[in-house]
Amino acid sequence: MSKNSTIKDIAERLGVSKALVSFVLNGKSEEKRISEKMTKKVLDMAKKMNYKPNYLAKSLRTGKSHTIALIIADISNPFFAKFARYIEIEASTYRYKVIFANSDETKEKFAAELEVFKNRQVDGFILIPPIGSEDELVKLQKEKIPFVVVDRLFKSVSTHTVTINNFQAGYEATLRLLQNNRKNIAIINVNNQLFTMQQRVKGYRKALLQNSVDVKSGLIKHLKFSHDKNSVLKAIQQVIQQGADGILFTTSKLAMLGFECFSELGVNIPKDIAVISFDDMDAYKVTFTPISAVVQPIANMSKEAVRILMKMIEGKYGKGEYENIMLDVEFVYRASCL
Amino acid sequence: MSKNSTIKDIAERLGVSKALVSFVLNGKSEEKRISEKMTKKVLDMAKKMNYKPNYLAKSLRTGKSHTIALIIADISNPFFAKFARYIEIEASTYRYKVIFANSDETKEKFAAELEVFKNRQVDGFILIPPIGSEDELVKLQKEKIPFVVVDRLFKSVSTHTVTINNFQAGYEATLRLLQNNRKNIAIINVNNQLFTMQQRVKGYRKALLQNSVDVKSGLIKHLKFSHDKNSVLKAIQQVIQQGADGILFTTSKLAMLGFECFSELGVNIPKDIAVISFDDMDAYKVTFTPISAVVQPIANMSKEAVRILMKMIEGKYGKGEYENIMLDVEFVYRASCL
DNA sequence: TTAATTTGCTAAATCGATTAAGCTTAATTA
DNA sequence: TAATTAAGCTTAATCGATTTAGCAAATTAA
Repeated sequence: MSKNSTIKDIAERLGVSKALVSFVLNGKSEEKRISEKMTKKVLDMAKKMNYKPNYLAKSLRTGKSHTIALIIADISNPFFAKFARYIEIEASTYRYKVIFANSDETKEKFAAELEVFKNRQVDGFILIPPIGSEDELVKLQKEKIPFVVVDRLFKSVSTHTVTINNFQAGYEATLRLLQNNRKNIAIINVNNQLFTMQQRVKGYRKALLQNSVDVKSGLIKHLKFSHDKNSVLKAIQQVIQQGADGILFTTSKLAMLGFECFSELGVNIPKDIAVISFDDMDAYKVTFTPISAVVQPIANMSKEAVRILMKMIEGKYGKGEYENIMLDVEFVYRASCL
Repeated sequence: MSKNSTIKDIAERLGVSKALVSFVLNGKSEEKRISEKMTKKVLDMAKKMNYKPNYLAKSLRTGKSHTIALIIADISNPFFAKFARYIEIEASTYRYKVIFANSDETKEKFAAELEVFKNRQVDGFILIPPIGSEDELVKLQKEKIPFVVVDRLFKSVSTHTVTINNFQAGYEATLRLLQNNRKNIAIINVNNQLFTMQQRVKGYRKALLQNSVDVKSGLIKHLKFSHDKNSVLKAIQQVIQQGADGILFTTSKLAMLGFECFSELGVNIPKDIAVISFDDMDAYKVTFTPISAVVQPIANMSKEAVRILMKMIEGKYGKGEYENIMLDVEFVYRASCL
């Protein structure tokens, strides 16, 4: 590594002090009353020597790493990948870099990644915490480390959050299925310990009750995070047995697995069963039947999350003052439930 | 931030030197002849004071940041997201963290991201460089910064590379289409300035020629990176006009857009046109017709890439000694071309 | 003419680690 | 008993920046 030039090098070449060089390079010439002539000399020399600041040194001294960490469940899941993408875009507008890790939706990995990133002195976190990570969030708060929770919400701990209106989304999606003359609407859900997911189901219930449709427990299926095609298949078979003519999938991962099952079972969408899925996928336009979806405003969520985090890093929130942004979703209706 | 305890704090509490504490905490007690008793005392105190090393300081001093940077085109593209996922997994086995950025397939952004990461003293790069970034690669080499190029290959500059056998993949995919009795096989391609893509087309040509099928230039379509549905639509309409009964898409993004077009055009897959796509997607199992695909061994590619990069970081390659790993692809044949 | 102020710059501490070199004792050897 | 060697630590420099406090010369004010 052909040794980068440092402030010291520049100072020596110019026969001035390191402080002066540092002031100039940080645009503090005016403030520090460095003469224009000297300012120019330093700037020219810096350019000539191809000076690049060492951010490690800078960060060590200032205590700011200009890096935020993003912990999601799994970047290879398109829903999370989109978050990563938009958060990177937003962060870059603040000249921040993003470092990421996957929790695989386990609180152990989540806690471990938090530790690692704390040691690396990230300035803050954007988190999609797995079930049961309340303690970790409380710990972060005690340590006064800035963070924003996205997509989820933990009732027992107040934090900054950016979520969608899951209740409303579940409610409206179910209404749409009702409008399609479906009488036996099932909901296939996952990670129901998450408030986010509970709200989706709550919205579903409200839509049914409001329309005088009985809520049948046999039509409500909760799967574990570690679900595979088989568990989805079982759930689908069971709700079909109960006479389901409509299904609301609360995640696209569930839905994608579900579609495989439909093909295998010879179920026709939407004739036999109308379908709506949370999270719009590119795939939904080209599935055997195009799929209707609840579209989460991921770009906007990312924008809000980064905005709040930056404000937090700058210490601009009072103690106990938290923003809880709740955004509306949109819907795209395709042949699976027009 | 409740001020983390430092080595200095531990040393003071124990009335010993910082050096001693550092030695113990780095497991060098034996080597540095620190007594067992003292070692235990330090370890206990570190635990008691909840000591967490400051990696910025560590990195500044040692010149190793234990971070690698990954620059891809776009993390929200599932193909790249998978790379990110696997590279993170592999890096973590070496206790390395991954920091990433999207180039959007432009060499300007690519160069800018490289700069930023260099300033942040990453230990090395895993790169999927956009068209025309040879100069940047050469620059990295001059600066002796470790990097590995993945998925692509630039003939004018020798580097470590991990790619698939694109020629073979294009060849075999085309063969399969021929075996399906397709006589007018089209190839819809993108970014043809990339060697990777050229090889896929070359494989396609060879398969045709070997089977005495004329290569018709009207059946070969090259799109620009910034392609949208319209450009794909145009390409599809043109090859259909030329009597195409089979299409090989050289990326899944092209294919996904293509499938939308097929629906709109009322083209039946595989009756009218047989289809194979590079890169297997989750979606391909649930498309109107399940899609056959060239499956890239992304996990393996990531493994090799990280292995090489680590070896490079440890300085274990001789000057001008480069590994060029070329992995075989697999195929999954579904109804679109059985 | 002297004191006060301003201008333009420097010295040195600091961030939190690592590490080469050296300094006391105690133990061993001659 | 004196000279070596080893054991067990410590000192201080260093990585590459930032930043507080202060100094000398030039300028202005009284």
